[in-house]
Amino acid sequence: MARITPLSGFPEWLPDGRVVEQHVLDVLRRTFELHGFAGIETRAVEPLDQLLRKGETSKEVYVLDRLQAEDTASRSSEKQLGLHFDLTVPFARYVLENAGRLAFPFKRFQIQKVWRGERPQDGRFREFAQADIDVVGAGELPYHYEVELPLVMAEALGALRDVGVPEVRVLVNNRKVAEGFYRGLGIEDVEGVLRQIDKLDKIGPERVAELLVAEQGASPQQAGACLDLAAISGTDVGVVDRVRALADEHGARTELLETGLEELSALIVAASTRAPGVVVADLKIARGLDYYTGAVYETLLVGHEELGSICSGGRYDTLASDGKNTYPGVGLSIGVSRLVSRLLSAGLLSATRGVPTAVLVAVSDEESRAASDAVAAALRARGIPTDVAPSAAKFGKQIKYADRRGIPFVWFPGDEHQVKDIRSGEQVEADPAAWEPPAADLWPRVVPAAG
RNA sequence: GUGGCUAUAGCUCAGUCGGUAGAGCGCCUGGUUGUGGUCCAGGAGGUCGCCGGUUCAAGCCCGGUUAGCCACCCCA
Repeated sequence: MARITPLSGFPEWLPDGRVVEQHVLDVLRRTFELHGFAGIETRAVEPLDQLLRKGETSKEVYVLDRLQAEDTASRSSEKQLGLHFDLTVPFARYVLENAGRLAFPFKRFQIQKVWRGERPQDGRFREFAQADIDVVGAGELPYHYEVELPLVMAEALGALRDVGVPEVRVLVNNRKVAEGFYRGLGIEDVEGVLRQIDKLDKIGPERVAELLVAEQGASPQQAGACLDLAAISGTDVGVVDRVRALADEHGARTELLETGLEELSALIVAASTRAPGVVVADLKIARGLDYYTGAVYETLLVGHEELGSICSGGRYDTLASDGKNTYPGVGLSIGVSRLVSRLLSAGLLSATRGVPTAVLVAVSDEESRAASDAVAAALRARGIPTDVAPSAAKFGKQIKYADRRGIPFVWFPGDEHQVKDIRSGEQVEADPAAWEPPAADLWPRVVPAAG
């Protein structure tokens, strides 16, 4: 008998963990729909060349192969399939494929598993669920969507506060600000500088400055200016003035910088009235992905910053393009598995029980099992999730069966039916056609951790 | 892909100088002849990740391997 070992990076929850995850998914979906996003699902696979097109060298893609495939030579063909590693690439393909039947601007949400062949770690998986929202336009996309989308995400995550999910901070920046500033300084390798700046929180400003000089060929003065820019953050438009002052100091004012600052300022102003304190301008937010062209977003769980971003995204001028038409978009993606795994491992919340069952009907003896089944049917007919005891064991055993599963009520059939709340021990007479449990006990609920 | 650490009961772990395996929790039975949880008594459960080597003797030492965790990389 082979020893069963867990496969790292492919998370599976126990039933009560799944109750938590399902609640998170329900709340996200409801919020997205409240804001008019249409739900879609795309296939799990895309042609490999499509998957590798956008991502650069090291995208770890799982390829799909038939066990009975005749030869392995076909592997090099473009028909080779891979599992999608995000929901943006499949969505871009979907938009092109259905452009004639979609109405633009098109708002969609998409909640699905994605796969990445990475080394797993705490909060990092090889199979995980993402919840994406994107808005895509045909030819053009108004800037106000770059303001709206992070606020929808903030609202969605905020709607989970009452079950114990911590506050979030949506950190925002604008690619045009960084690029405009760097170019104003005379830096050519904008991508490379962004990649180093992204490491600030991990290795600190001194090491980043060294790297900028050593790897990107920046002068110490340029590196210092980049770090000064990255140090700017705040929740009001004052940050914009500080960036302008810094740019003046280094003679780095450019048109691109100015455009970016205007966009960033519009986002900060709108956010400060619609979600005060949640959205923070942070000029060190870089994002590794090279296809972002405007706003970029990262979201941290307050008190769990080391977990990394639980919701990221940005604006891309060419989400999709068929040669003739270009479709710009803006979107964000919540790492549902990362979020849920931390909620569970940190014990921030819990499910009231792992089974749906609210009532266990006891069985006196196998001859009268039909009577117990009848009680269960009567309760179910009124929408009460009910189970019948697996055997006519001693009542103590049957109560224990319920207790182990968190089932709050045990029903004792007879000439005079009785139902017992096994938490309080209270037992009362009850009518199968009329009794119902308190609303709070009808279905499993997610509740904040006690204390 | 690179590096560090780890692997013993269902779970969390202990195991001294190399001398044939332990605890707590959980589980089962009984005390309680049809009402759980507490308490008491008893019980089941192990190819010490796997392969090889050293040795009279290996959970312990050595080599390899697999898996897990962490860091880098990258990212949700």
